[in-house]
Amino acid sequence: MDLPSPESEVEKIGLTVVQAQVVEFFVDGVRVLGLPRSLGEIYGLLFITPAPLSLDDLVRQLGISKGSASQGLKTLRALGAVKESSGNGERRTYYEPAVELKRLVGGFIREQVRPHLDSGRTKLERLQDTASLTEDPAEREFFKDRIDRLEAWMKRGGQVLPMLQKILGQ
Amino acid sequence: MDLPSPESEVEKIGLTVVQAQVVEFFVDGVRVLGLPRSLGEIYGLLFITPAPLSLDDLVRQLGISKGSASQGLKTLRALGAVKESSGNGERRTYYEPAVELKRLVGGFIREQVRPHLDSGRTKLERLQDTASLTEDPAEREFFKDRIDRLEAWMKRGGQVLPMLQKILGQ
DNA sequence: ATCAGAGTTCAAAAAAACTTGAACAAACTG
DNA sequence: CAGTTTGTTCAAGTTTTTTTGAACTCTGAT
Repeated sequence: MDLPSPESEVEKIGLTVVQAQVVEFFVDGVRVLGLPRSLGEIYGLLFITPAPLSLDDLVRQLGISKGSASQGLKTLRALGAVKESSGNGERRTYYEPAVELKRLVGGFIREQVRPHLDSGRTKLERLQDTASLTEDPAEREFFKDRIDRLEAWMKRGGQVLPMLQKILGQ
Repeated sequence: MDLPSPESEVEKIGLTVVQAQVVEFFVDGVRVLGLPRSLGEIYGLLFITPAPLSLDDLVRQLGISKGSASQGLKTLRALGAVKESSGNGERRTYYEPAVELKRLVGGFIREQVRPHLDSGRTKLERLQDTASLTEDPAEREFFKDRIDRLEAWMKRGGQVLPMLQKILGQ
């Protein structure tokens, strides 16, 4: 049992006021990144809890379903945002957050940004081909110019991401 | 009427195959940024059309509602992603796309990123206050450390955005 | 082998986000 | 003015995304 502090305001069980607020902070955060609420809740709670937590801990403390917790942890693992806490010879696995900004940004870029950039580049190549079939010369030139511009944007993006990671990785 | 080219595949009226594909390209693009489909359609069509277009042109060619078009243009204006095409003494307003990456990224940062960063910083300040009321000293220190880390993340973010704009603005 | 605990999967339910369309406002026109 | 055209607003409808929960798999223990 905890200190008998006056935490109400949220119906998440067993969280201190501070913890609940940090969880909300991350919920807002992941929403900006276009990720589901549950991810923010899970990462947020791991982030603001001193000890590693198991899937069941998350289910109990956040009041979310086992399915959500499982799926959320899966995504967080893919993003490299959580680590399985090793050591203890337990059966169940416990999780800790990765707290280095570098790692988090790196994972996000690798999983969520790069794939889109790459598929975009591929699509643009095919688009150039389609555009080259345009009959009217003026129209064809216009299309070509615009698609060139898109390719330039993509290229810039591809250049900026590594810089970003470098800047943030300190 | 247009060239009698074999454009099927999409039910958007009056678009060439290339135009339809570019529109789809932007639809995917804005989705990544967490913006609604209609924004991508509108910006995409403006981007791949040689002449400025009116709201009604967009409604007709994209097959979207007047409400969507109006709301979409409003957002694009706020993002600085479209310009009202001046000149002609017309009644209705025509729109052209802003095509400089610098401008687009700048608008996105200003409208979609900065506000969240700023409100995040404010929330963290309040959080430090709440955390300082924690009874247990070890817990209090843990909270403080973690919130300090969040503040560091936010600060980094605030530093990186201008660099980003600078790198992209060339 | 059988059982129990831990975790995953996925169809259906719930919630969130987006779009529509009709009513409204504003601005020009005759 | 009264009529027409252009554009906005927002409640209701639709679509998309997320969450739930029950059935299932896997692993280890007895």
